[in-house]
Amino acid sequence: MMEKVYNPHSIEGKWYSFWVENGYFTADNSFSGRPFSMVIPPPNVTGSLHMGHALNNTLQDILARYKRMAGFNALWVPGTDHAGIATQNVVERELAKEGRSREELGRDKFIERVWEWKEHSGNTIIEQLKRLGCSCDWSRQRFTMDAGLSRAVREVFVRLYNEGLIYRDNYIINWCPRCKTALSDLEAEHEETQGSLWHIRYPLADGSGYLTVATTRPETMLGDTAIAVNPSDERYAQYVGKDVILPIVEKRIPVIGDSYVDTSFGTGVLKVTPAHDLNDFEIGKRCNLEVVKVIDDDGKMNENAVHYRGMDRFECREKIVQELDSKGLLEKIEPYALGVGKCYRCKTVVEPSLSLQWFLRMKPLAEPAIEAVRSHRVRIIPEMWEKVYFEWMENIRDWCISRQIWWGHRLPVWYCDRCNKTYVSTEDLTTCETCKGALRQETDVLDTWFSSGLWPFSTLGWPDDTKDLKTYYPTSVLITAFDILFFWVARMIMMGIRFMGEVPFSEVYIHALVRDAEGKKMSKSKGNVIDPLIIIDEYGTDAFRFALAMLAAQGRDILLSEERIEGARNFANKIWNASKLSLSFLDGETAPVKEKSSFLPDRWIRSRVQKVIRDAEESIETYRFNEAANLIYTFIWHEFCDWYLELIKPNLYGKVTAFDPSLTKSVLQRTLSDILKVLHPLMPFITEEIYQRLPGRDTASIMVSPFPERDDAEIDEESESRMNLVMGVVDVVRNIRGETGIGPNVRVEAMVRADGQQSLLQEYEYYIKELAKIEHLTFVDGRPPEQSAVGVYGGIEVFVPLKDLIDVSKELGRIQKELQKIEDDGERLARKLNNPSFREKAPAEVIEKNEKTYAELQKKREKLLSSKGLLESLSGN
RNA sequence: GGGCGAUUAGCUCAGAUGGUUAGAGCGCUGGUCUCACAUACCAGAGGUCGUUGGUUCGAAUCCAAUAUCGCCCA
Repeated sequence: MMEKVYNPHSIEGKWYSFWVENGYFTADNSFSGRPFSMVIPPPNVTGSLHMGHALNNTLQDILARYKRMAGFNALWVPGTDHAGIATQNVVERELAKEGRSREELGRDKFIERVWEWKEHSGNTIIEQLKRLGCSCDWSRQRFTMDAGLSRAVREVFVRLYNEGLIYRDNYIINWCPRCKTALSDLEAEHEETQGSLWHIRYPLADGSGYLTVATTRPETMLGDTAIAVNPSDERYAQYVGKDVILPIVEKRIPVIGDSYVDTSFGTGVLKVTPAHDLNDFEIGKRCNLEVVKVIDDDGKMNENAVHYRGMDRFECREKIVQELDSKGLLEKIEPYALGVGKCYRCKTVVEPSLSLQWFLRMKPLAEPAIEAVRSHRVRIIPEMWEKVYFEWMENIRDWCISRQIWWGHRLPVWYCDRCNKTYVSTEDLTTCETCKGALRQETDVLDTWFSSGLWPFSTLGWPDDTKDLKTYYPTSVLITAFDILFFWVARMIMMGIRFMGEVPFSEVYIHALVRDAEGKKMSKSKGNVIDPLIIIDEYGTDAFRFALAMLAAQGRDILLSEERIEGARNFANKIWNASKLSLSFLDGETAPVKEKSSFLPDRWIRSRVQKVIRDAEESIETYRFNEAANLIYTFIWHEFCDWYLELIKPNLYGKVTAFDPSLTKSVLQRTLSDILKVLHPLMPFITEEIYQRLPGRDTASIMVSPFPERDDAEIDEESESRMNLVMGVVDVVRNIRGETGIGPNVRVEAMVRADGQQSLLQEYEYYIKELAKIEHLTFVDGRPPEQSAVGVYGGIEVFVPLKDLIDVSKELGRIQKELQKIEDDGERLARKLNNPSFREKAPAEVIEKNEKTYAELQKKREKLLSSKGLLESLSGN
């Protein structure tokens, strides 16, 4: 016996274990079905499931389950990312609680500690994905620091190095003084900040005055090695070649001309600090300027900062401004908004700093990757993101891949201190070939995203030539959010093409971000985070997934609120109860009947379900998950439940015997089965639970059952339109009842002038009477009954005599209102139809359609008018 | 500064390739505990699609300008 209310908690765990135990998630690389493969965007091992993950993985699971049912050889590879900086930070915080530091522990011990931590807490998110119902192939779960994936990393590094694409150089990089590592350009997030523009006077060395520079970062002036003006700037041309005295440091630096200088910015005079600004560095290179670093790796001023040595960079800024002011060198301070780069892991303001780092040359990798997208070998959906991709790829800069942290893939680089030779190798090296000296491995590790870039093939076994690679690479689709389009997607495309000779996936579906009900990004600091697991606990996984799917419109952020999830929970309950009723009707009957039912609702529901299945398939295949969800929702609730189940009750309760109930039961069985299957990718648990109770099911689990096949023979337009007529008549009566305030328990009289449809309505008279709560339904031919409310559907007039009940003026108002609308619409249509150019240029079918609509409107209008006249004469108006 | 996106009922959003009498959910109003479901049923009110021009026989849907909001890159 099924409970009255669907209770998700009693079944979810059970079915998930059932699926896993039966190996339904495990892909078989020798299975003959057409491959469908996907790799999960690996969540950080440090992570726990947030709304972004929930959405991302729900969509992937919908697709995976759908493809599996559609007969594909489906593989969904799961795994986690070692997340270098983030993980290191977490473990360092743990150590700090014990009053220790990683330096104290030493590198090896520290890494050991991280592994311990990973074994212990790193599975949290995986377990959470299981709660979400994800049908990942857990037998193929990977971790970016696995031996196999690490080997792939080394292989790639060595090849790129040997091809001259990886190099080591001094360059301006983003330095995070808190994480004490270099960051890539992407890892520095620019945030608009209110700052100041300080105008500082640099006295001319010859004592003839001064030049004023404007800067947002006065503390870096200690490292100035020139000031620059635009050579075309007439205001300053005369000063080029002269020297100024750098205040505070009191040293002579030249005034140079460089066309980079923007004459309209500040004073048009630029201070040049090659060690702490990228553009200044470039100017410095062009003009052979000295490079003076003044900020050290801790963000403190160094020995070049004269008496500010050891001071924090921001404190130094204030002190320098004070000193300049006291010396009369501070001309003015303007408020100024500027973009400040912050570390994407710890939000510390990054310091652009000259540093010896490893870089990957991107241009040669980017070009084929641009081409791949341009030629649509990789299709980015929605297409809008292609532009974003091109924009970034076409202006790509070399990638700083070395990090000064400990947790990650250590660069496979060895140095010989004796003869200064550098070795790059996939195998560990110990002694120098040339001088036999001891080798020392590079201490830097690679950017985490370096290994993630290899994910689509490293997870499948590369560099070995595996069966999985042969079967599943290139993968079919990648589903992700746009925030890692550059970090991850672009790099996978580049790496995939470079090392596999083929794009890593043929489609990328970019979904939206999940925000709170007010449209704000969810964040811990804002306190507006909705924890997916709490939602799952409260509403059940299926309701949660379905709500996400319903909201997942392309190209639009998702505003998630509990009301939406509540709606989805109600839907789950609706399905539960509809199934409960259906199953009670089926009562263990299994034999599907081939014979076609003559019962109109049977034909109608089969036709409708066929269309819904097709539409749902198309929607899922084109990543319009919200469309699929809405389609199924409307069908189940408002067609299957509201109409079909109500209509078959008389037959199955034995109130009507004109139709063979066994045929109806067969239709019900098949339709319920189809509904469960089409819904299964979205709501896996409830559909399995009900499927298991369904007599005549064809497989041991719904997840391995075939997706309902299309059967064009069941598409039945005629039955659909006949059914529309029946429903239309019921609607008209219900409308009159509702509008005139007749309670649901009062049966009314009704008369129908059926306009040639009488036999159909007579055939289904019993059902119409039931659904519209009609006591007697009579068919009239000639004059309409007096004192009636009237309604029109198609060519059919329905009269409900109301006698004393009727409030004539109210009824007149109702008719008048409907007439008004019909007349407005009719007028608009008439204008269109009377327009000669419309008749001339519009396609015939459009004209025909409009004419038909117009005729219908006119017919309805006439009928309403005559009723109106009748009522008016009655009321004596 | 460059680029992109959004603007449709009270709220949150759907509305491929222009041809619908513009839809849904929630909320709201009125009526019902009707033998699957009150996490329900029935009925109803409520938008002319940010603004202004344009293209077209025809525009929420295409173009341009404009306003507001948001995002990305510098």
